[in-house]
Amino acid sequence: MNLPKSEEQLMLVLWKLKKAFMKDIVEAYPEPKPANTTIATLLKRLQDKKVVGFTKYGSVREYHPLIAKDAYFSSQMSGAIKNFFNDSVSQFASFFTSKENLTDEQLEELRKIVDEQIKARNK
Amino acid sequence: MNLPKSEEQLMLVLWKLKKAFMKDIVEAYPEPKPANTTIATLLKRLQDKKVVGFTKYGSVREYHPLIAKDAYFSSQMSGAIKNFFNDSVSQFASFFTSKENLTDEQLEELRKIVDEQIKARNK
DNA sequence: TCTATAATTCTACATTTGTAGAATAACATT
DNA sequence: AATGTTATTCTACAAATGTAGAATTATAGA
Repeated sequence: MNLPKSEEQLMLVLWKLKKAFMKDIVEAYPEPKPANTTIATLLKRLQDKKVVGFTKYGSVREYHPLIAKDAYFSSQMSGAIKNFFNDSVSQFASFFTSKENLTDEQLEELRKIVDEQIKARNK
Repeated sequence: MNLPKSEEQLMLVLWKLKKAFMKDIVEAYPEPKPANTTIATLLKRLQDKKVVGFTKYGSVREYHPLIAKDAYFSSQMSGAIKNFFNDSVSQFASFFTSKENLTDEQLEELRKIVDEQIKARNK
């Protein structure tokens, strides 16, 4: 599942809201907000793609994501790692730690995170 | 700089070859290879976008990337991190270690990499 | 009940992307 | 010089994407 930028943008809003009525989405949209109908079109396309669903309250629809942000992002990452680092996670990690301009603190934090993960697994 | 899939594919080939004549690119393309002219079109578009350049040897062109794979990928990552993890690298790292399905070995390796990075900095 | 407001669907259209045939150019070899 | 081969450009076109007006429907309040 690879969404175009504009739809991804809408999903970011919806993931943040978790569920929302049209007006909530419009409201939460970052500036510059596109025309109302533009958002509606995207919403429609996302429904067609089964990425967004809704619950009807009377005749009002409350929209919600049908795919989790984590899952979506994870699959994006996997794709990227496969292509750019010929499927080597460690090659990616290496790139990430050395090229992503991490501060010393972030690097320490990363170590902490990794350590915790390792600890959690060995338990 | 955000390239469409098909152009990204060509770039992956070119990054791997570092520099190449048309025939090298065609040859290196993963199956199923698109028509020759399709590759030529993409190459053209990439030249228009200043992403690919060439050196003329007589009337033969040897193509080469004008942007580094690292730089390209790095900017992709930054974008993703900004959008999906509201700019928090550690939030990203945390997600990565816990959700990316790393094996124990990969996790250990990651720790090693991070450690080395830290050591390298303190030097 | 009428009407302003909000939501939804339809229609539209320019741009970008994916894909490739036709035409042309340049070269390497008879 | 004639010809097969390779590269390049042009042209084309369908599908996807970005954007939004017009029309329609539902709803809540006057």
